[in-house]
Amino acid sequence: MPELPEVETIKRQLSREIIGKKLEGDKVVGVRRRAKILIIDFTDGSSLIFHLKLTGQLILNGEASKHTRCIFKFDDGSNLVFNDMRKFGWWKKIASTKKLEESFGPEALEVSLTEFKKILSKRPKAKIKALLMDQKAIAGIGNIYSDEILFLSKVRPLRLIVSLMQSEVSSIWANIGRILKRAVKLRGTSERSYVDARGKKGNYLKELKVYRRENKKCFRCGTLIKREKLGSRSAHYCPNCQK
DNA sequence: CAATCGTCCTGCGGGC
DNA sequence: TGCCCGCAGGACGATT
Repeated sequence: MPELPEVETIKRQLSREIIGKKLEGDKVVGVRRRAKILIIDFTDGSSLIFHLKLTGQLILNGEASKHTRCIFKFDDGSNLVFNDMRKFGWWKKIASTKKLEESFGPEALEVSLTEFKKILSKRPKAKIKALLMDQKAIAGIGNIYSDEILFLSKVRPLRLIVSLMQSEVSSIWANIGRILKRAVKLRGTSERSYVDARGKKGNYLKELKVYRRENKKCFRCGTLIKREKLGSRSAHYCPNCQK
């Protein structure tokens, strides 16, 4: 599922390739990411925005398949193929991204420890994993990376924020940066259908410690990884390492 | 304020 | 072998 590292990877690849090209008469002046949204900016101030949701793909000069929803053609003959097997993803042209940008909390890779503590203090009764995945609180983290961040921080996903010690909060904050940066470096996690803008899989899958590892041995202590429901989602954790 | 449920969708794995 | 069932989940709106 494309989260911050996956969308960031696509953003970086696209910005190298499509800036200066024209799409339906408008010249591309920039490619950005906000939360899990990919933004293509045009000369006239408008933007084309995408949410890949669970199975969306954006592939440069990709080949059309039965999952192809749209093909965007540039003036130089190159194109951008939007595939989405599950059809949850979407795209739209908007005149301004102002409202969109304001609808999200601070970027996960830009939030300071002080800011992070302030965000947590406003939601004492929320579960920590739910907050990490709440785009209005912190933007960019989804199910996979929230599990991984909490494993590294030795904190159970269902812990209430009010119960967290300051040392745990600091650890979670540090690991948000650590894990997301490492995942960007490895071009994301291809757990399901994710591929980058060149159609290649990301390499973070082999670094996953808990996500989708239910009943497998914890790499740290050997205890079997557990899975618990958090709303409609799964939270994976080591019942021994994580308190 | 927090949690839950329904909604969108379809490939895939489990069970028989 | 093949078929059916239900799970997986990001985000949003309505409800409790």
